[in-house]
Formats: sequence, structure tokens, C-alpha cells
Amino acid sequence: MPKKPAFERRSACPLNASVEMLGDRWSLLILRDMMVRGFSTYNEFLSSHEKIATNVLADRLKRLEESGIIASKPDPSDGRKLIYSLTPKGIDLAPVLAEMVLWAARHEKTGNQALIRQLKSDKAQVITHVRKLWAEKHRTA
Amino acid sequence: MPKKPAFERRSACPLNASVEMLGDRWSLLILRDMMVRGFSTYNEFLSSHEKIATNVLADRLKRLEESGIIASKPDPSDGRKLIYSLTPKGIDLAPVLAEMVLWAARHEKTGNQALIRQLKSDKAQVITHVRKLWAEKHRTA
DNA sequence: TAAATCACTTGCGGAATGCAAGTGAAATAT
DNA sequence: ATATTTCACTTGCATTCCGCAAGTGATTTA
Repeated sequence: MPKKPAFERRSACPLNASVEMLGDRWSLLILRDMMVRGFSTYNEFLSSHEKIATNVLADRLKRLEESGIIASKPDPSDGRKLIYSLTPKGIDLAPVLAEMVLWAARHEKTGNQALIRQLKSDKAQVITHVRKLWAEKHRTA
Repeated sequence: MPKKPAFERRSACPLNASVEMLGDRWSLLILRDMMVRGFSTYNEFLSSHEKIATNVLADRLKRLEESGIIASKPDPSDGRKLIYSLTPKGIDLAPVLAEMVLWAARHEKTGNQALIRQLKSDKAQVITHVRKLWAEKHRTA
């Protein structure tokens, strides 16, 4: 018998797939912290300015991992810690994040003007930078 | 006295602003229906394959309008109908939607291969097309 | 050996969601 | 003119999700 999928999407639309994986108030912020701030542990994510609740953070990390967007492995130098990292699928979200940042910067009053200036002047280069950064992390990790 | 803002963002981060306006399971799908399917009324949105609940749809339309992403006006030829349209701010979300569609298409099994092929071959042109379509709608509306 | 730190889990009240049914105004059919 | 249908919503209710505070067990540091 053919194996049934573990869950059903509401539709086959690719945008719906994205929304089901990322459409909530926290997932993209966690990915932002990984991409632009280089965060990789539970406590680092907790320290972010938006103050995610501990149970919600645990849940989002689990979901992102189940979606194949991030991966986790124990820290070899500290058995209590887990190191979360972006998978290639997660790194591939850089253009989505970049466009969302640029859109908000265009239409809302926001901070982080440094990043915005960088994105405006060369979006492609910023994205390449994220890719390189995480390629290195994977090698040394 | 300086007027207090009607609500507070969790942070000044531009990505957080985007997530607060669009980070839920329905808002982006409504915008997709407007952009790629040309939908403009409550019943059209209801007819979408993902089956949004009526109260949630009413709430999301209200929020999107409050955020300045869409606008509404009564249909001159039918007093019961409201016609929803994308504002320039809303049209400006086309690159965000495009990147989300491309990401999902790259990493998930999805439908709507026609749109994906179009986006892959010329993303900029598809976005220009959306702009032109809605510029016309605004003129004739 | 005791205290801190790590990544969580649990319990609880309130908010958001999904579903079914209802509402009132305007349009259409008879 | 009246009845029915269509339109954009509201309302009520059960379930799920969320934020917050507190606790847990494993590991590490003092």
C-alpha cells in the first residue's frame, strides 16, 4: 500500500505550503536571528528583543526541524547545549526574508537602517554572504 | 502633546513589522488571490480552495485595510457588494509572494507549475505584470 | 558537593480559530 | 408587490493556541 503522508496541506498551492510552514508570528524571526545575528542556541533565541515564550520557542524549533528548515545537534563542548543550524532549505529562505525587510522598510517606520542600506545597494551580495557564512558553519561544526 | 501610536510593535525590526502585518495563516493567501487570480470580493475569497472561515476572512480584510495594504469601496453597480483592491503598498508585496512561491516550489511538491515556470523564467516581468494589472483596475474602478 | 545553567515542560487564564447558524440590506424572480 | 436569493458580514460555541510563571532533570561550574 502507498504510505499516506503524515499530514495534509490545505491545498497544493506553493504559497500555501510556505504559509503553512512559516505563517505565524515567530518562525521567521527565529530564522532572522540565525541568518543575520548568527544565533544557534535556545537561550540566544530567548534573548531576542521580541521576547518569545519558552514553550512557543520549543514548539517552533521542533516544527522548523520537522520541516527540514533547521537541524540540531548536541554541542560537543557542552552536553547541555543543542546547536541549531540552518539547512540548505533554510538558507534558501534568505531572499524571502530580504524582500520582507525591504517591503517593511519602504512602507513603515523601522529600525536597522544599516541592514536596509546594505540590502538596497546590493541584495544579491547580502544573500550570498549569508550562504557563505553558513557554508562555513557547517564545515567547522 | 505628541499623539501616541494606536498600537505598539514588539520591536523596531523591519522583519518584525512585516510579520506582525502578514504573519498568519491567511493574509498572504488573500493577497495571492487578489494578485494572481484577480479576486476582489468577499465571496470570491471565500470560494478559494483553502476554505477560510467567514469570521476570519472578515477580520483579515479589516486588518489588511487598517494596515493600508488593501482598500475597499462599494460596487457602484451592486449596492450589496464591496470591492476590495490592492493599494500601492499591497502591490509592493509582489516580490515577497514571488520569493515564497519560488522557495516552496524548490523544496516541496506543489502544484501551479505554470506560475512557477513563469516566475523562474522572468520574475521581474511577472511582478511588472501585476503592477500594470492593478494600475489599470484603479483607473477603471 | 552545592549552586548555576542549559533546554526544555507544565499549568493556567485569555485570545484566536474553525464551524454552523443567523442577520439585515439589496437585488432578482415571480 | 411579494418572495426568494444573494451579499457581506455577525454571533455562539467548542477547540486550539498563546503568553506568562513556575518547575524539571541533566550537565557544568564554583
